[in-house]
Amino acid sequence: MTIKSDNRHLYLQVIDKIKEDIENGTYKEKEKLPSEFELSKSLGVSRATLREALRTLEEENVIIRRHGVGTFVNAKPRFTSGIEQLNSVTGMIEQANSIPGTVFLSSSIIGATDDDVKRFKCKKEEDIFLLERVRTANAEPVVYCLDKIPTDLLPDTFEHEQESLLKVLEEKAGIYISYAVTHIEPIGYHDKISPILECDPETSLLLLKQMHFDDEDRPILYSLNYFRADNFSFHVVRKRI
Amino acid sequence: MTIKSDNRHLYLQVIDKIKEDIENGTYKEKEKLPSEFELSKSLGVSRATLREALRTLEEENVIIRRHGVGTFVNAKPRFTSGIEQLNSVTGMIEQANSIPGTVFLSSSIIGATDDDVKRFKCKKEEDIFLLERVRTANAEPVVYCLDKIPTDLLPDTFEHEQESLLKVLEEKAGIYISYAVTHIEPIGYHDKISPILECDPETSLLLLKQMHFDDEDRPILYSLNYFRADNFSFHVVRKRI
DNA sequence: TAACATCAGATGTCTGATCTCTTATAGTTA
DNA sequence: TAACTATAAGAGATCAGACATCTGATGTTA
Repeated sequence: MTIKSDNRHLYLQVIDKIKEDIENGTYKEKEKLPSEFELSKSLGVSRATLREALRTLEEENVIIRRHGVGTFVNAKPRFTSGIEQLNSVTGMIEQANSIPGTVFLSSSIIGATDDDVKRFKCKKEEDIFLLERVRTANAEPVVYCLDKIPTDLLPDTFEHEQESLLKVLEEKAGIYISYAVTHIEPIGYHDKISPILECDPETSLLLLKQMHFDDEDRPILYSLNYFRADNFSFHVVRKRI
Repeated sequence: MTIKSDNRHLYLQVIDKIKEDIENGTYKEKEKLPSEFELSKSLGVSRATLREALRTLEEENVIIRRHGVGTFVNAKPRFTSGIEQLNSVTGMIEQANSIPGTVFLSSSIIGATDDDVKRFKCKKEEDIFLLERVRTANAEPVVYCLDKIPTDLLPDTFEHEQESLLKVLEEKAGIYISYAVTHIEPIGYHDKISPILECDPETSLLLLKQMHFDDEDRPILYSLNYFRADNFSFHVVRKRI
C-alpha cells in the first residue's frame, strides 16, 4: 500500500484499482474478470460496493457485463485529451512539452453588451473586465486570447500577468470552472489576429468560443481563443446514438 | 404503469423514472431529492438497486450526492447534438430542416497507401474504394466529401447514388458504425474545394477527418468532410477532469 | 439428430443492519 | 453575550448474506 492518505470513497478506490489492473495487463482485453464474489473478496470490499464501482466502469465503457455470463474488459483504446476535455491553454501547451508564456496586450473595463447580459445573466449596468493576451509556446505566439469576466467575480488582488486564468480564479476567488460550452469556428485569415500570431495568409486559425461555468452552473468566464492551426490539433470521439 | 413490456433491468427503469421526474418538474433544479430510504420505498425497489441507479445518474451529472447531506438535482441543461454525437451528413442536414441531396463527382478504385494500411489495418495489396461527392442542402452545396473504404467491405450491389453511406453499410452489408475518431482542422481557402462549394475567399471551411469504427472496433470507413463554415456550426461541452 | 430437461455459475435484486459524515442545536464556559 | 463543545438526528457509504433470474453447457429422451 502507498502512504497516500486515501480517504476518498471506497468505490472510487476500487474503480482506480480495477482500471490500474487493466492498464498494467493483469486483466487483458476482452478477458473475463473474476466473478463479483471473488473480486469483492480479493479486493476486501462488499459486493455492493464492488458493484457500484463496476456500474461506473460500465458507464465509462471500460467493461461490459452480461447477466448470467460475466464481466469482460472492453478492448476499446482509451482516447485521451480530446477536445471534450477542458484544459487551460497553459495546460495544453505544457502537455506538449513546451514552455508556456504570456504576452499582455491590453485590459479594460467595459459596460456589458446585450450579449454579455444574456451570457452572464447579469444586469445592464454590470462592468465587464476585458483581457487581451497572446499565449506563447517556447516564446512563439500560438494563441490569441480574449477573456471577458464580470468584475464582481474577480478577486481583489487580481494580476493579469498570471499565466492561467482558471488557476487564478480557483486560488484567489475560490471559483472552480467545471465545464465550458464551446463553439468551434474556422477562420481563414484575420486582419488583426493573424499578424499578431505571425501567420502567413496560408495558415488558418481555429476559434473556440467558450462559455465557462463553475460547478454550480453559474456563468463565469467567456473567452475567445484563436489557435494557430499548424500548432494545435483537436480531436474528438464521436459516438452514434 | 404503462403497458410497455419492461423487461429491461430494474436499475435502468429506475434511472428513466428519476430522469422523467426531473424532466416533468416533480423534482426541480437544485432541489433535494427524498432520502435513499424513502426513494427506494416509493419506487418499490431495494436501496441497493436505487443506489446503482443514483451512481449512474451522478456519473452522468444529472444529480450530485453529498455524504451526510443528501442528493440534489443538478441544474445543468442538457446540451444536445454537439459534435460528440456522430451523425451522417444526411442526418445533419435533415436536422436543420433542409432537404439533403448529393452531387456525384467521381469514384475509383485505388491501391492502399501506407496511411491506408495503417488506418484500415489491411494489406498492401488491398484495394480501396474512393468516393468523391458534394452534399447539398436545399440544392446548395454545403459539404465536400471524400470517402475511403476497403473494397471487400462493400456490399455487391453497392450504388454510390445512395444518400447516406452509413445507411448503405448498415442495410446492405450489415455493418453498424458506432463511433468515429475525428480530427478537426480549419481551412482558410482551398484551391480546389472552395470553388466547388461556391465559396468566396472569405468563407472558411472546417475539415473533419474521421475514422469510423463498427461496434467491434474494426476500422471501416475513412472520410474527409469539408464543411462550409457559414452553414454549419459545431459545438461541444468540454468538461474539466 | 433434434428437442427438451437439468444444473452450475454468473449477474441482478433484496433485506436490514452498522459506519461515517454533515448539520443543527442545546448546553457550557470564559 | 459570544464563542466554543458535546450531542443527536438524518443522510449517504458500506457491509453481510440471502434469494431471483439469466446463460451456457451437459445430459437425456423421443
